[in-house]
Amino acid sequence: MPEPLPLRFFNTRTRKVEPFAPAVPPKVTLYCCGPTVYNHAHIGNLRTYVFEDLLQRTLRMAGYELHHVMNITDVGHLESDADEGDDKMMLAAARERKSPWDIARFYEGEFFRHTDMMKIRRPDTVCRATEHIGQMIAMVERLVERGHAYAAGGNVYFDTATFPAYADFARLRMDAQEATERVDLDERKRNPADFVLWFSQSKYPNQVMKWESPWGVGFPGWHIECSAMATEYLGETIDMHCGGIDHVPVHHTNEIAQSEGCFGHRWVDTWLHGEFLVVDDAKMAKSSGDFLHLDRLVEAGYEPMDYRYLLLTGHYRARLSFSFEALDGARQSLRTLRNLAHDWSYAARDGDGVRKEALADWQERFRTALANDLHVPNALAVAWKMARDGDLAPAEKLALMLGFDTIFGLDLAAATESRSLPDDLMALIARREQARADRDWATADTLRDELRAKGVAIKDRPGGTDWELVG
RNA sequence: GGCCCGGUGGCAGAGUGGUGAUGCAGAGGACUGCAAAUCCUUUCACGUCGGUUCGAUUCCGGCCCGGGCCUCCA
Repeated sequence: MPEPLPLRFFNTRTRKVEPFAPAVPPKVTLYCCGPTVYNHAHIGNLRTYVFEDLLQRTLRMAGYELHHVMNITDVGHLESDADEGDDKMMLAAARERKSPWDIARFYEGEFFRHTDMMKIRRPDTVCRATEHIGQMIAMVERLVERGHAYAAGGNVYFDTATFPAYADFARLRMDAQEATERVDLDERKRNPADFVLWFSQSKYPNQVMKWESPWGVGFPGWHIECSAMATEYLGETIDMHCGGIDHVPVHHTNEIAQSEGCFGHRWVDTWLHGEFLVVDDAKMAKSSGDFLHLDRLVEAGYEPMDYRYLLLTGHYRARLSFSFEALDGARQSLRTLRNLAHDWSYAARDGDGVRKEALADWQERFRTALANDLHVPNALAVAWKMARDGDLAPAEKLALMLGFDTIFGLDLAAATESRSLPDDLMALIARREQARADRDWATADTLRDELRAKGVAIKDRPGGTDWELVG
């Protein structure tokens, strides 16, 4: 087994780009924070999952044996009757007379429908919070035993005063935060930063998702699920943990506190966080109720791959501006890439060989870009330069591009596949080909018009006649 | 209020103390029976005011503008 390719990543924990060194190579344990399934994933959410998909593909390409785990948050702020809440989706749920369980299952399905459309590989393990309540309770018990948690008024809280490193990860200034605390003061907390591990005194009186616990019937806090499930599937030390940039100050800070408080040692080696997709210079706001999700792009005539291409053009640690103008540009770029792949596959039919040494240099440039903190935009630039390199044969370009596409995930192979039409239409195409061979242009053009009327656009490619269905 | 990040050509987006990102769009050309596709060439940039420097888009400072976090959030 060859040594895995050396990779470097920006580690949020150290705020530095550093060599990636899993504890037990070539194995890598990766935990990614998954969706809270009470609404559709918007396209900003999808950006994060595409980032994690690119990471996952890169790790495998580099030769690592990956165990990729993602949670489904199907418990938390789901209440049966949201009359007094301001969550529009909960109102919608009430209107549709669905239980929180139904809502969660429905949107979980929607989530995977969208990620499948985006060609995001499903994690090796997907775990639901509601199916790991026991592990969460066990972890909370362990935290209580170790003195990191206390019960008060029916709830259990993490005692941040017992974890001096609490502010380190997010580089928080606790004094400044206390001074401007705007949250409803919970008198049961010893410190404002303390957070709930287990609720039995919910602020939602109509909570229908609840379980027995040593502290009363209730439900888990909002952070414990990730710690408990990551431990369940990956053990008490994890190589890599990812999520959206917004998770740094609260969710991941709390995960670290409870996990390291529980285990007494470092929990995660490398943390990667994806930046936001922004629209009009502002982040996508789920609460606005009018956010964009993938179906809306499809309804507007775009393919999911158009959006995936757009995401490839930006580095994961930089904000990316979404606009339909930018999406149009991505769509054009992707079309060209597909046309190129298509033409190469035609030209390569004659069977010209592939010089492995000619490929090696481009593969090296491509891998170097990815190894540098997952620099997909540069990898994409390498792909374009390769595409326009005059020294490569079509078969070589095709081999390289399809290899690159194992990372990009644009499904370019589909552009090289031969397809079929109903026999009568194929016969028309054949007749036109004969007419062209006979230099009978009038007949050829008539047949083309006829095909066009039937929704088939003819394109005479360098390697032969191609067609595509049009509206 | 506190903390933090960013401002690159029409758009998206890399990068660097002194030559080229890349893609889309625009312009011109080539090829093509026509159409499509592809190829080639090419215009356009570094928020602003100072400083450091032989030289700054790149380093430093002020300012302006935009954004994020401090509360669930990808």
